[in-house]
Amino acid sequence: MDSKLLKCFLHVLDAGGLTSASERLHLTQSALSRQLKQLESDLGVALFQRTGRGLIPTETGRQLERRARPLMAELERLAADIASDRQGVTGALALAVPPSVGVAAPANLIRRYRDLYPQVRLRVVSALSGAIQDGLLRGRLDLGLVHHPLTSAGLLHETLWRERLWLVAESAAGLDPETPVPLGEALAGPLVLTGSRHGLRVLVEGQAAGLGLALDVTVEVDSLRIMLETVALGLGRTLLPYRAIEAELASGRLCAAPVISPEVERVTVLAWPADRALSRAAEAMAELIRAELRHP
DNA sequence: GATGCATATTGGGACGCTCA
DNA sequence: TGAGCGTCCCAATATGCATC
Repeated sequence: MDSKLLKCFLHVLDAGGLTSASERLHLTQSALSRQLKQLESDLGVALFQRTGRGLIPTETGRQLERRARPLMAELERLAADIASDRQGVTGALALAVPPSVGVAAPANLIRRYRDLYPQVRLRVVSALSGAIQDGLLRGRLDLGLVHHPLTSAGLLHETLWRERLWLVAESAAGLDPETPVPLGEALAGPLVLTGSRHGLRVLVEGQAAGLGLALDVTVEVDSLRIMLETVALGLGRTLLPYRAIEAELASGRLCAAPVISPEVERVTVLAWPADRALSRAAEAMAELIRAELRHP
């Protein structure tokens, strides 16, 4: 098993078939087919089930994918670090931010990073906390801003900032920013929340458990924009930090009130995989995030 | 260390097979 | 019938080894 065969294997998984993967790798389909066959022969197991319409990964193939992605990412970082010794910070960096962070802060971060490290191929994606943690664990992401608590022990993290949660409802509900709502009351009605693998849901469920309340989650939405739209239509209320709802409050489509008794804070952390060393490009980004985004 | 030869590996093209 | 994969054959390239 060598890195070249693993790279082919992962490309076939990503592309969903030999033909499209061969185009990405600038090989012919037949050459890629043989690479795959060679890997399966080396390992003595079938990694794909062949059908007349493509390749379906076997359970062993999936198992190999889970182990191979971090390995390949580590190899790429190693190559980039060696190159960095000669050329400054280089290589590729994949950063993920949750949509609730907004667009201005990530855009400024990108501009600043590009100014400082123009040789790094930077990829920034927007995703919810659960998806970001998956991406970090699978080696598809290098760094991520994630809402605490994390659902995986395979990640390291450091706190960036804390935000108080607000109860958010359709505009007709009459919530007033000057009239805080007790947590027990905020959790009593029908709620629109993210799925159970995301930080917001874990946080709210933890608070409800502390009060001995059972949540009434009417809709699970893994998208901030759809969640806000769903709340605006009156299908339920939700809990979010002020920053995530600022624009909707200004437009009058939603109303909100801070939660008290107790106040609930959502903690945003910088997270990275525990089993891999950060590349120089990632270390540089982490430093920039600490300098630009961290606040007490 | 440089060179030449034999062998292995890799890739491209053509074609056949399978399946929706 | 067309899309996608496997196999065969040939050419190019890489590698190993002996010789000078």
